[in-house]
Amino acid sequence: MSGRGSQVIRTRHQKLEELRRLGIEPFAYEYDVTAHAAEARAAFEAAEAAGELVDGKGQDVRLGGRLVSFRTHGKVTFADLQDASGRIQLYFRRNDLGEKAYDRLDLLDIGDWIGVAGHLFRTRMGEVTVHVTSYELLAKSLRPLPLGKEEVDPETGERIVHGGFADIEQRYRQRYADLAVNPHVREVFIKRTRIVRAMREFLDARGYLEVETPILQPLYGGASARPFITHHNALDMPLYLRIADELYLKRLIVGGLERVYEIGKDFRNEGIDRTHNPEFTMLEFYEAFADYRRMMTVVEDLMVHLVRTVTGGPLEITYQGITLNFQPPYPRLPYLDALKEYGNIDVNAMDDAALRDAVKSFGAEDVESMSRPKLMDELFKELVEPHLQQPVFIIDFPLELSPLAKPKRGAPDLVERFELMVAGREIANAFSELNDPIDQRQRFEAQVRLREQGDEEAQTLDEDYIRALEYGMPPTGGVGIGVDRLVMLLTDQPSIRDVILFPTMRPE
RNA sequence: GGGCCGAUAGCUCAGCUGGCAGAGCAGGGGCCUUUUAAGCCCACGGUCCUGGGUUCGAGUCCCAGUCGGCCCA
Repeated sequence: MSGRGSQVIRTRHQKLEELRRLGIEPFAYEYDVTAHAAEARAAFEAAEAAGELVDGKGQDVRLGGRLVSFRTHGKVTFADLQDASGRIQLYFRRNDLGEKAYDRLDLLDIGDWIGVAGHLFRTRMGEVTVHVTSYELLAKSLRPLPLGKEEVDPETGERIVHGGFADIEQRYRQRYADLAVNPHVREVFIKRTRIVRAMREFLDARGYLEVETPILQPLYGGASARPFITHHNALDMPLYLRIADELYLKRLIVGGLERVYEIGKDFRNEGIDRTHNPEFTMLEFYEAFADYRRMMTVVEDLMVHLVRTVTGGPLEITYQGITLNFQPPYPRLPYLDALKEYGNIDVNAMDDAALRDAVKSFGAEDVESMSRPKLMDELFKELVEPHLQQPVFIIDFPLELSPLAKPKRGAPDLVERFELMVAGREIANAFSELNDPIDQRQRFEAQVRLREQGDEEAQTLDEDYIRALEYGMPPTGGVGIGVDRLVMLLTDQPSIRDVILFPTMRPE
């Protein structure tokens, strides 16, 4: 709270002054920690099981962490300390600490960082606890954390949190507090890091080179989206934040790097909802001499590796109550067949007007100006995607929707492209990359015409990229994977904001 | 962009047809040397999201706005 400040905050400031008056520095410089809470507990239990304890007294430890609860009983006090590994109970006794140090516990608050030294023991109630013989304040907390009280259900053994930090808006705005008080939130982000690390392991092991390409680009491309625009002062020119890495990574294939990948932020200037954040993380990888069919098997192998990373072995996960099985091979379902099967849309039997009527029937906007492929895309999103729960490759998309993909062998209106769909969402998007510079120029020109007709998401003509293709790009398979959405899937989170540490928000 | 819902103590929430703004937890003062949502007693704590309006009287009703959530586009 601003202004006069709350009673709680005022009290903490008073304690801070009192500490300074006593010559105690409330913001320490270091503490020599010998273990984490979880290690200390495990070590005690091992010693106990081996019968090594004398008078029930365990190892000496020095722990650092945050005070998360406090129970005073006159001349004895219990507290809980939380560090990165979890929580452990602390036991302070006046006789052991001395009167002065014991009384100064009054100057501590929940949320303070402290260091404690003492030995481990097990209480009458059976809890492994640190019998504290000395403690130090490491950092005073001047603002109360929204910590709830925890209870363990005696029947199920589950932790029940009373009160706590539930306001969704404040949890996103103050992620530091969310992380500090909600262990399951910490778990999600730890898993996210493991998943991204597993992606690197997988690609590194297959000889892919991790690279970094420009985020600030003079032209943006590689996807259909509106960009963020910024300005370079010294060059006095506009620059765009990238919407995709694609065109730069393929330039590296031209350069002979053969297998490259990048994991990085892309930026798209569009709405925010459960599956869209303006900045998001994308994995793209490209492999020379491969076509989209080969890339499907790479994606299957990658998914197996990632699912196993999360589950520890099994290939089934639950997403929002639905069990998903990632055992390959995943079905290959042609785009037009999917439209027919799930949407009852037989594209070959319907003229543009019939398609347009079908799109209108579910109330889309700007239907009159849509091209035939755009209409098909609308129908696909509306009628087909919700049915695609179990992993499936949708293959062979209409050419106009895919200006960077190679025409399908034997079907020139289609391209060799697949999307891996899971839980009704696109997880991966991939092509046999278009490496014919003459065809690529024509595709760009078609995009420019669409742009001139008002399609703000149509791509721009990138002359330098054409020049690169003119030098010669080998046949190449490329894949893009939205990392945030994949992490949502693998951590069973309903919103992209639950897997981004600091999601984009309007200012308070 | 549209619809619905929400915003009240530091936190989690209640507050009916308009009538003195509440509870639990946290925080403060007591008692308590193995407790664990510790317990018992006492006192304290409010820009009811913001701005208008209706009314004798608004947390409550009306209008506009801010921020957020869900659904739709």
